[in-house]
Amino acid sequence: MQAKEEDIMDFSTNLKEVWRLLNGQEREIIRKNAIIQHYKKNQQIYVEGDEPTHLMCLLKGKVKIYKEGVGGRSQIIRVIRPIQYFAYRAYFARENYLTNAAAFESSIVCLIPMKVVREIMKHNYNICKFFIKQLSVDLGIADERTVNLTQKHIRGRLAESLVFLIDSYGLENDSSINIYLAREDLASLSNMTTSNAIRTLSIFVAEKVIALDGRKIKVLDEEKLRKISKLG
Amino acid sequence: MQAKEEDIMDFSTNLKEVWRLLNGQEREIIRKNAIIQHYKKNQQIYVEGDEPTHLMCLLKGKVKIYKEGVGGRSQIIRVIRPIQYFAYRAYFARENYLTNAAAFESSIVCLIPMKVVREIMKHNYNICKFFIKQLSVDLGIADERTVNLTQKHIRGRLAESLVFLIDSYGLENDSSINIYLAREDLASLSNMTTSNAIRTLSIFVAEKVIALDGRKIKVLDEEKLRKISKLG
DNA sequence: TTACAGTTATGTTATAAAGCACAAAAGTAC
DNA sequence: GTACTTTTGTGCTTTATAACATAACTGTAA
Repeated sequence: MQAKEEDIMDFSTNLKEVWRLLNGQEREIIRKNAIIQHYKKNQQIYVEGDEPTHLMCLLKGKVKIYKEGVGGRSQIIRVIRPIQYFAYRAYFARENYLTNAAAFESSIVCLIPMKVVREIMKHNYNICKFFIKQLSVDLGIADERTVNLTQKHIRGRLAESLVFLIDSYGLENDSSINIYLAREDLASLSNMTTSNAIRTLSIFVAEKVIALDGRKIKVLDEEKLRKISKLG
Repeated sequence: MQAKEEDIMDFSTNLKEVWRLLNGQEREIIRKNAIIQHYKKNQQIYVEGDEPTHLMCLLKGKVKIYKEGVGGRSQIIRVIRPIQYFAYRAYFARENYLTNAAAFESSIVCLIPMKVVREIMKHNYNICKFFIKQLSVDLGIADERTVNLTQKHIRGRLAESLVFLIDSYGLENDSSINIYLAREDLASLSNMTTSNAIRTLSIFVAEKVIALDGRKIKVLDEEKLRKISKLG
């Protein structure tokens, strides 16, 4: 379906960062070509091997980018929050997708044809700069992550994932993390088995770093959590 | 020192990929501002925390990009071969360097002030496209690497590193890998201890996958090596 | 309600890889 | 040449974490 007017309005007001880099004509082109898609909880958005055709912007919800490793064990590479752009790396690298994307929860995504984006980039240096900055930041995070996931022990890796979730999705008023993940997802974010994620969470509870209520994780001692993440 | 004429000539003939994207005026600006630096074996090129000021292009030699992890254990993130550009990520991300760079062997690097590069990028879409492509490819490699280093076992990781070195630096006529690394570097490329790198190399010798002569690694069965890398 | 699938929790065992010790070999300085 | 440092190689021990087994809990559908 073509984008509804209110969705686009929402899009254009929230997406100031990119939107203000565009002139009237460019905005009009995007308005005409943008598509809004709804995804249900756990629904796939794209799959490894797919050909990338659209730039995606998460308007609402939460999305995971992940890879299937050897032996079916999956690894969450990064998470997307509103309003973030994603799904452009493969197109720019002239590759098919190397990752999968799926919705953690019911989500709304705005799709813009990559061809349209490319045409605008040709004449708009600021949009190029935007993607260069994003890619550069993401590459830095990926390098950091490689070292952390390989060199830190379980405690450090889980603590880091929790800090990462706090930084990505924030804390509610009661200081619980604003996302409800299955233990399995927490494990594949931290590069460990589900059992060990559960076990280590219990240890953190015993140490009064966090408190658990089902999938709700309440952060009791953020400083200590960050310390474990850094040193452990 | 300013770039010597023959270095620049060498630079301009070899670097066709980027050079042909520039017009006469742009080339002149780069010629005026480029600097040639020589680095000895094991010499640092930049250090984590440094402010990035120059785009670097490796003209001759071999360079490693690495990170110091927890407990001083270092991790090689990627390797650079002539003619490849590097050291631009941090500048584009508006960060200081998150990694270190050092010469594996005696190397020559061309440095171009980032401010100059940025000015050219403003009016030259093709140069933007070049960096976007590079960053996108590197980000894909980094994601792939994260999963491989965390999920594969020692044999698979070492085999992968050897394949990676073959693909990066090629094989000589006698099918030995065209780079001489200390076992320690091989280990930090494969995310394992030096002992385990040595041990696993011995096993590969026993299995007639490779033959060793000091630091020279002769590939006897490349197909099997790639198989171990993929499955192990 | 009951039945059932999926998730969470926890204890036990197995194993891959790190850590350590030490010897041999190679490279480097004097 | 000899002395000394660094790198390589190998065996043994320890440890972190995966794998496995099983139970409790949770949500959902009939």
